[in-house]
Amino acid sequence: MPAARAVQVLLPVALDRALTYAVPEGMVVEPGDVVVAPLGSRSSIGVVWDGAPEAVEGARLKAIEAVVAAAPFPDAMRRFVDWIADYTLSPKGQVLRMALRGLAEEGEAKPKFGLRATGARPARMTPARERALAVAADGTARAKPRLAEAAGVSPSVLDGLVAEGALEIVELEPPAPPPGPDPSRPGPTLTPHQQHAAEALRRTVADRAFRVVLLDGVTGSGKTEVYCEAAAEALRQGRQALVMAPEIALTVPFLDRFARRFGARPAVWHASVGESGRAAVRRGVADGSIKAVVAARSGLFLPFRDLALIVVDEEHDGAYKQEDGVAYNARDMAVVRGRLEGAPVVLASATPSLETRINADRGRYARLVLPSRFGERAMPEIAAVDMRREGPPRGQWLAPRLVSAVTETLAAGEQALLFLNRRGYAPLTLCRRCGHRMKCPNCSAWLVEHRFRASLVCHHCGHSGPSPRACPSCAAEDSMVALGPGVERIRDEAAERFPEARVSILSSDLIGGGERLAAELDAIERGEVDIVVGTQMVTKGHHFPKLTFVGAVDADFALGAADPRAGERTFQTLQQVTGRAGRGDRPGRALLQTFDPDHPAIRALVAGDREGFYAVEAKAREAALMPPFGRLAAVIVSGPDRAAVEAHGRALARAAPKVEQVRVLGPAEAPLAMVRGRHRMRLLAQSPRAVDLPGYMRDWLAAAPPARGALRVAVDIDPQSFL
DNA sequence: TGTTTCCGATAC
DNA sequence: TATCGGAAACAA
Repeated sequence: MPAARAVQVLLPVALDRALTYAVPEGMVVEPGDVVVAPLGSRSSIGVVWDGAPEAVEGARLKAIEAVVAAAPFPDAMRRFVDWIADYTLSPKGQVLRMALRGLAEEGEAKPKFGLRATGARPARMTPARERALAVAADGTARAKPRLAEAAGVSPSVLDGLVAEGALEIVELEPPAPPPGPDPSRPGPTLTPHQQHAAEALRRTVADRAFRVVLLDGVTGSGKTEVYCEAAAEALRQGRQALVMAPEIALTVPFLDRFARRFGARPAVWHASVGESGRAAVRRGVADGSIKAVVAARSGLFLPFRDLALIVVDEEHDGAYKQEDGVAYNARDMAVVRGRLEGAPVVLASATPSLETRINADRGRYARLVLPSRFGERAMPEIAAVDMRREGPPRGQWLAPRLVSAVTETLAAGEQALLFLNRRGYAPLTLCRRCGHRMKCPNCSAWLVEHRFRASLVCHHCGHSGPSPRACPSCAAEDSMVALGPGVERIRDEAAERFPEARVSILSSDLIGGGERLAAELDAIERGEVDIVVGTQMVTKGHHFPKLTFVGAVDADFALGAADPRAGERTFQTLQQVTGRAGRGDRPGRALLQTFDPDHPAIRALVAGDREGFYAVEAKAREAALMPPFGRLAAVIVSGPDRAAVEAHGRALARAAPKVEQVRVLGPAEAPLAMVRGRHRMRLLAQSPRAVDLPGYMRDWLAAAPPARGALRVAVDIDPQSFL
């Protein structure tokens, strides 16, 4: 009897290795095939992985149950999953789970039924029946709600007609797939600078080789049009393009820009796309019928069949970081994917992240700079308002200088934007009597008052409850006071200060959802609003032609946090927000209300010195050994025995050839370092015994096993050094 | 003694 | 991650 064949199967559970399964007689499987395999008491979907099957004691080997009729998981994707698991120190199976999203949901397409006229007349005629039959008379089949709406009758009228044989239930044809994007449509007219950049990207795509290009252009320089030409080149070759954007930017206007270029909306992939939509996109991407996808970060795990280009728009955006589960930065992983697919990657931003700039400076990435369309002075004139010296009177939030700037703007018949990165009415509610602060019962964050909804909301977990009349702690009546401003409060103050102005709020939790937001944006664009009070939302898409003044109500919003990237974030956000001011023919103005006018980020904004700011930040980052400077930026070994801890740190440094620098920190410093690294620093092992690391780190630690008393190891690694 | 809850080991 | 089983905790 011949030995049963066996293969490795990776399952989408938190297991770090593939399991060995027997292949039943007559079944043929190749690496990449999607199969169903028994796991414990249940069955799971899985992917046949590379590698020789391990010897498992005969009796324990279970057999694959079935091969799933889905496109096989491409080779590059398998290596991508392996790479990410290795780099992020997560179980392979957990990474696979992300890459299989949309597949599990994929079922048989359920047939849909509709109604069609039979030609028969019902015994009794009514006006409603007349209307229904008149609409149905053309002989086409329609879904019941559609027919009812078209005829202006209730669905039960149609039921009656079915019962009497005047309408029949027929299976509806599945809707024709929407037309694909058409790259041969004429593109927009590009400026010479755009044309030059677009041509460079077109050539890069045509070269069919991995390469990273930073597309660096200020707001309004037309980056989208430029990378769309790169996508057009990919489509002309009959290959696929992936455009990634932060979730919040995936709005209808954003998609419409693609529609205008290509004559069709691209396929969309993000969290709020339903299950059936996901299954359809995944299938289309895998079989090659979908050529262009616009996606949030999770779209990076779609199994493209022939990927020719990845664009990461707004590459500096923090939304690319996934923090829970597998921790990764989709911008970096896009670069990895591009390398594995042999496809170019375009990183686009008006305010590139420091990491990306350094990579460009060092020649790892190419750089294309798009100057503004509007000549030299496109950047608005920015000044700081020192809130310590010229702040508003108590109980108000708009400084006199800012108020007069808004007055002038309105007098000129132009629009003003008041930017505040805080939703709701007030970020903190406390009791005047006993000092009790309203905290979220689930997550210890302050509850934010939303006066319009009359509730207190946790912006962390979504918990929400009514605003209390009496203090929950000391029961004092009417003692609760709102502390600090949110956009709602600024709106109230603006309405009071400028009673004749039309004031509007732009915030992600606008009552009425996406439609209301779109309507609000349109109104602003048409100039029907004088003062816009908005959160970070205002930086995304949409051009406001009449906007000439921007006031940052709290320019220090990020500076208080113990986040080493706070300065960079402040600079980037304020640069983007203030960049919205200005009309085609002249630059706008901006005022930054700050308590720290000497902060490097604020000073750089006022001086318009982007390069100087980045130079200073780069130095600070290098000193802190943060990416992209430290290959292995920090090893933290913490434990009771300081000598053992340091010995292990040194041994680890010797054992790890790719490590440029190692820091050994004592237990007290370890928590600080963990915060510093945030997304890249991971706890590797909690005890020497539990050291079970993937890939390269396992090798390092094998050469330098943790000493007794050395309990923790954390690392911070630049992915570029492992490409 | 039966029942519930928690936690760690395990999955081929 | 999902599940299982053993140990401990609990009620009577």
